[in-house]
Amino acid sequence: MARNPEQTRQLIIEKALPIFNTKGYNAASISDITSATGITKGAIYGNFKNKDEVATAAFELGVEIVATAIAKRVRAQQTAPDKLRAIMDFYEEYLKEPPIPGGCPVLNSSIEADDNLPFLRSRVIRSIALLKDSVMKIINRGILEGQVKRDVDVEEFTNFFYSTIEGAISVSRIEGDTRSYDFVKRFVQKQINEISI
Amino acid sequence: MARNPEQTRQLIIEKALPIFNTKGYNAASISDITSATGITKGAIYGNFKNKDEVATAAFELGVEIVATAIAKRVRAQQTAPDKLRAIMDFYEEYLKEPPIPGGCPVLNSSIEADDNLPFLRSRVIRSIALLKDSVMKIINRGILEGQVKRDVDVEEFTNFFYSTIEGAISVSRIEGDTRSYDFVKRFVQKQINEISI
DNA sequence: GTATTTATATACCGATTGGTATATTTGCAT
DNA sequence: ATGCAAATATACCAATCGGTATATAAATAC
Repeated sequence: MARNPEQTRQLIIEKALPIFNTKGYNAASISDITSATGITKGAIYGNFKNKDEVATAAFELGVEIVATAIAKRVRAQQTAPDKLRAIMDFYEEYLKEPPIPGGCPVLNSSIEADDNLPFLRSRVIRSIALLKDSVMKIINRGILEGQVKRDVDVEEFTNFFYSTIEGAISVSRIEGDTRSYDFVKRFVQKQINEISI
Repeated sequence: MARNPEQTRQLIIEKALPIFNTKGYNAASISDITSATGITKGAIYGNFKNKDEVATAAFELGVEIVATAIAKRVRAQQTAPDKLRAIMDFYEEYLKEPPIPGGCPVLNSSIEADDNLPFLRSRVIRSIALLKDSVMKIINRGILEGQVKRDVDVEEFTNFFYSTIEGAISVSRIEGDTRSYDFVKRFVQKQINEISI
């Protein structure tokens, strides 16, 4: 087998991510990962202290994938309203063609970690703060650049924006249908128009 | 021990509900339930075919608790806008003093069931449909009674309303702080005002 | 080329899992 | 009171869990 530890570590994380994201931390087993990677338990525990560390690394990769994909879309747009719309579009495509099987890793981990997985909880909190912060920066800059109304409550709108999207994703995913997301998207679009100049 | 099978069955369900709701289906074990109830494995498997059936019954109880508590609040209000506000208030108190430990059973089960627990998935879908339907009925009646604007897209608003609340709950719960929910609540209140006459 | 270190594979551990087979107890009908 | 059926308790099962100790194989240093 490959003798590059950095490479095996990466392989483990990449294969573990969809497993944790679909099955959840508890249901995902180390042997699931050995099966998916073709790598043995010895190699996993040679590169990670325990299951928690594998899950942590996988979660961080998941967040990175989501965050960079969003950042790319956002950068491609010029104005704040368009940037917000791009985020909505991103999650719509996320539903239709998931880059990571199993839904949004932030939301999934959020539900599973809140009461049970303290080692994950803090990271989930940080990731949410990061995502919210990027939304707030978009709106604030939009205000400065005269694309967004000055009297908008930025934190309020951001929390609405983020919570609504996450909620809509969870509903659409369980329903197995993007219909609910589409409704919500239309509503959010209107709200974006409402705060735009 | 008690010889009333209906009573033991009820005891099992009641004690199983908070366990499943906090730990999740996979992490919750039968022995967790025997510990919580003081009832043995034999009694559990005498009253339920398997773990799935216990989880199903617990979920249905959870939905019933939430749905009847909401219905009570809604009935206490006269107009559609007030009924919607009552639902928002209900979930706020739900966060502060959870009637069921572990968060909203519908949301929790939604995340865990979507990819892994087909026996639960259909029930989650039905429960969401039920909750959405009650919101739609409120709005539609509000239109008929002249409390809500006629041009409101009822299905769109309902999906927004439900998704936003569920999203806000998950965010506030992981953050361990009602701050985010409060922001979202304020926003939703404004939207309720917006569609009110 | 050989010794040494590092990385991976294998074999094993106790604990726990969901579930079952059997023993025991309880309540009820007679 | 007693026999019977129903309900609960106990004892056990194979499978799997996360994790570790050890064996093997590969790369590096000399």
